[in-house]
Amino acid sequence: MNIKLAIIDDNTFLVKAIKDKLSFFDDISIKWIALDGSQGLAKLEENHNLDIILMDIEMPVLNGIETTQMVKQKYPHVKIIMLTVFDNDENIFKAIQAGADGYLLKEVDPETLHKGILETINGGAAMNPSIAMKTLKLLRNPVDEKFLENKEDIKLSKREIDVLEQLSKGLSYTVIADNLILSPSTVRKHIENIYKKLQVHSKIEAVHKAKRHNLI
Amino acid sequence: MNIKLAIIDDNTFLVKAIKDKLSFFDDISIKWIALDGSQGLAKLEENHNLDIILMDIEMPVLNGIETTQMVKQKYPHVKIIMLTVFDNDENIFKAIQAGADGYLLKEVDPETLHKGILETINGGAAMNPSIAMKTLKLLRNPVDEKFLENKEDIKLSKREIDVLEQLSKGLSYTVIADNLILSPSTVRKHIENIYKKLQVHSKIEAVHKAKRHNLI
DNA sequence: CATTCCATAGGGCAATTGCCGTATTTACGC
DNA sequence: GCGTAAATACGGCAATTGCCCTATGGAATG
Repeated sequence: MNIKLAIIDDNTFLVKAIKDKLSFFDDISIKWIALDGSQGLAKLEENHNLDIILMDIEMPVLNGIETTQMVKQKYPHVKIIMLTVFDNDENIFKAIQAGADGYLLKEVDPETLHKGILETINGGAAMNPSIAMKTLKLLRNPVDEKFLENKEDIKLSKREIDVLEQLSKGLSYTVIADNLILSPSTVRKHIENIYKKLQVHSKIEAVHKAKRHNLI
Repeated sequence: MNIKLAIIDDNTFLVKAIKDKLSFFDDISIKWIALDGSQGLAKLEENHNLDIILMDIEMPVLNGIETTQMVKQKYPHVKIIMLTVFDNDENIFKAIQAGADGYLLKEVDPETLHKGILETINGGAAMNPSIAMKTLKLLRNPVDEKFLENKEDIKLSKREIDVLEQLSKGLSYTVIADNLILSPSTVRKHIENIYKKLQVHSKIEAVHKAKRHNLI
C-alpha cells in the first residue's frame, strides 16, 4: 500500500527532519509540502486525493488548528496528525475539537511516526503517551469554558430555535409543522431564514453549526 | 530499574499469557496476582509498595472499574493499566473516570505492553490506537446521554464510517463520492446500508444516532 | 469449498428539500 | 406613529435524497 502524505509546516528545518524520518519507509510518498495553512488548502483544492497530513500548529496566515478545521470540513477523509513542539492543554483540546486524528511531538522517532501514520490510516489515533495522558485528564474533568469562545454571535428567534430543535431530531418539514401546529410553508420559511443566519445550505449543516454555537 | 507489577484478573489462561509476555523483560518483576478486585485490595493492604497494576474489567466480587476507583482513592501512586478483551465505549469511559492510566487490549504484543508499562510509569498513558481514537471521539461529542440506553451494538464497516463522517459535515452524495474517489452510486449504496443498520431514514437521523453511539 | 460480508457500480422513481418569489398580521423600540 | 423584526402562509421549480432493483469481485470465515 502506498500512502499519500503531505506536510504543512512553516519551519523548513523541521520539514527536512520529518522528510528524513519518513525516507526510511517506502510505503509512504510525500505528495507536497506547504508552508502555511492557506497554501495547504490551495494544494488540497487542486487535488484532494490524499491520505494524511502532518500538520504544525504555529504558522503564519492560517494556523494548524484553523487549517485542520477547514480541511476536515471539506475533506473529512483526509487524516490529520498534529506534529508540533508544544503540547499545552489548550492546543491539544482545540486540535481534537478541530478534528485531528492524532497528536505527536516533533522529536518522535522514525519508527513511532511510521507506526502512528499506519495506525491512523487504519482508523486509530496516533498519540504520544504524555499527550494521551492529557486527553484522559481532559475527559475526566469537565472542560473549562475558556476554551470555547464563540467569535461571531448568531441570533436566532425563539421560533427558529424551536424549529431547529426539531430539525436536529431528523424530522421532516411536514412532521415539524404538525408538531408545532404550523403550516409546512411556515416551517420552510423558518428554515430558510435559519439557513441565511447560519450561512448554511442544508439541515445537517444547520444542526452541526447550531450545536457548535450552543444554540440547541 | 526494577518495576514492581501486579496482575488482577480472574482468567488464569490470560494471566499466564501476560506472564509469558512480560518474561522477556528483566526490568519487570511480578509481585503478585489476584483473581478478583477484593483479593487485590487485600494484597495491596498488606504491602502497597507497588508501581503498577494490570487490571482486568470483567471479574467476580469486585470488577475492574470499581477496583480501580478504590485503588486510586487509597493508593494514588499505583499506576493502573486496564488490560481487557473488550473495548466498548462505556468501559473505556468508566475506566478513565475511575482513574485508569491506560487501556490496552489483551492481544497486545510483548514489546508494546512493555513500552506501555514504562511510559505509564513515566507519567504517560498507555493506549491502543483504536482506544485512543475512541477517547478522542468521546472528547469531541458531549458525553452525557451517550450511555443512557444504547445497549444494542451496531457494527458499521470502515467504509461506512468514512461515508458517515462526510455526511456529518453536511456534504452531498456527489461531493462525498468525489472526496472518497467513488461513484455516487456507491456512496448512495453505502448510505442505504448505513440507514438499514442504524434503522433510520435520513442523513440527520443517521448522524445523530451515530454520534450517540460514538461511531463518529 | 461454500457462505457471508464488504466494496464497488448502475437504473429508476417518488418524495423531500433548497431556494426564489410574494404577502399579511402582530409586536416592540425609538 | 413608523420602521423593523418576527411569525405566519402560499406557489413554483430544480436538485437532492430515500428507496427499490440488480450485479460483480474480493476478503474473510466456517
